Amino acid sequence: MLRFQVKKHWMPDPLGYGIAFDRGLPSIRLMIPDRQAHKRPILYVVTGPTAVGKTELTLDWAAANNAEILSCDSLLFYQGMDIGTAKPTPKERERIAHHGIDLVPASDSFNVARYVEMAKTAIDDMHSRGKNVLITGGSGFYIKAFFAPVVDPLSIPESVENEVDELYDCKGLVGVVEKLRQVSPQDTDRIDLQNPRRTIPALKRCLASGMSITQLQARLRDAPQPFATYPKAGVLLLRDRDALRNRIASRTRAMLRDGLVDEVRKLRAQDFEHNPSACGSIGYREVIAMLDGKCAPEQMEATITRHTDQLVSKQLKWFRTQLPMLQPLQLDDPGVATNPLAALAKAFAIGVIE
RNA sequence: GGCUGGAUAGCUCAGUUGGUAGAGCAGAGGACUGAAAAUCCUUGUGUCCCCGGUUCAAAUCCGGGUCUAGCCA
Repeated sequence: MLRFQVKKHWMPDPLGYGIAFDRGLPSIRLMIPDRQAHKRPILYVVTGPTAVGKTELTLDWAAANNAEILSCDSLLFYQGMDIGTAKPTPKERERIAHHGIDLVPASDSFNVARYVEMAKTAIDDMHSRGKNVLITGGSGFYIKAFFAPVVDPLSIPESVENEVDELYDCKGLVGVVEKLRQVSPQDTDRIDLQNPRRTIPALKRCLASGMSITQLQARLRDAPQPFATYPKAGVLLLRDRDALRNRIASRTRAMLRDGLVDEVRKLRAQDFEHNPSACGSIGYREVIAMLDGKCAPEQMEATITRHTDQLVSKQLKWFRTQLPMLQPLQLDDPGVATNPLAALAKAFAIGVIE
């Protein structure tokens, strides 16, 4: 038999459901007068450059806050890419349930649109089980999806896909740009015409929608944000560059010691080279080059480390220019280093975005 | 010790018949609609190893020196 009781003093209700748990007995909040009433629970988001220490801190936070983790990393979807991506270990995943990891074979490519759909499902699932949601990872474009629309809901017909791909194969970038000028005259300055990764999809979207680039851009800007109904608390973890460099160097060494080369051999046998995002990622591409004799084995570790350092620069630029709403948390600060969990809680409190 | 190369941007190197230098990488900044650990754009004054010579003019030709790589003793 369930016993309900009305609490005299309401504890903060992290899920916003109006149900707070007290010694295992559910209590019902009869009326919910505050403005949070119709709001859904907060999505807690933690990002930061690679090797900053996201995994350790977020696992502790999740354990202390009845949360599960939704990965926001563009490589952790891929099965078998464990060592080189610093994927949470089986032990860590046993401690805290993770979502968004090992979703597809490494030979299949995933993308941000599929990620958003997966994330919606995972979030609903966690909430339905009374869990808090902690989103963490270093893929800036994917993190942005929690704060702004990042993809058009448009579906592109196969015929359009083929038409544009063929055009690019035959006439190259010039052909694509020429067609783009016909389809969307006057506003081709709104797109990087020298970048095939921008022009090809843009042309596909124009052809599929019948709209110009300007119209499509305006529509995306005004599109409903996929997680609009949730308040978000976003924190950006940071460290001094030198500290980060040292952590990266020792992590790279550890990856090689732990069998990164064997991991690459296995993945190659599973055709992961069909997926450019997978086989071109840092750690993997350098090992492939070494195995193919294109890179001296004694150079490999230093190359991986350097490329990872470059990734940090790129990530920091993205965070700076695209995600200014995040609350920065400098992990090297003495006050933070002594109690990072408390510092994170504080940063979340400051960083709530309705 | 002898012979032959080499010495130019932080690194690897181009530099045409002499007209005071430019690529790639690295670094810095920027962009970003289904590959984002991806992709693209912008950004280059440096004792051209040193000293002397030839010349209107030398990174470039000549002589000497220093360092360096390889070969021969």
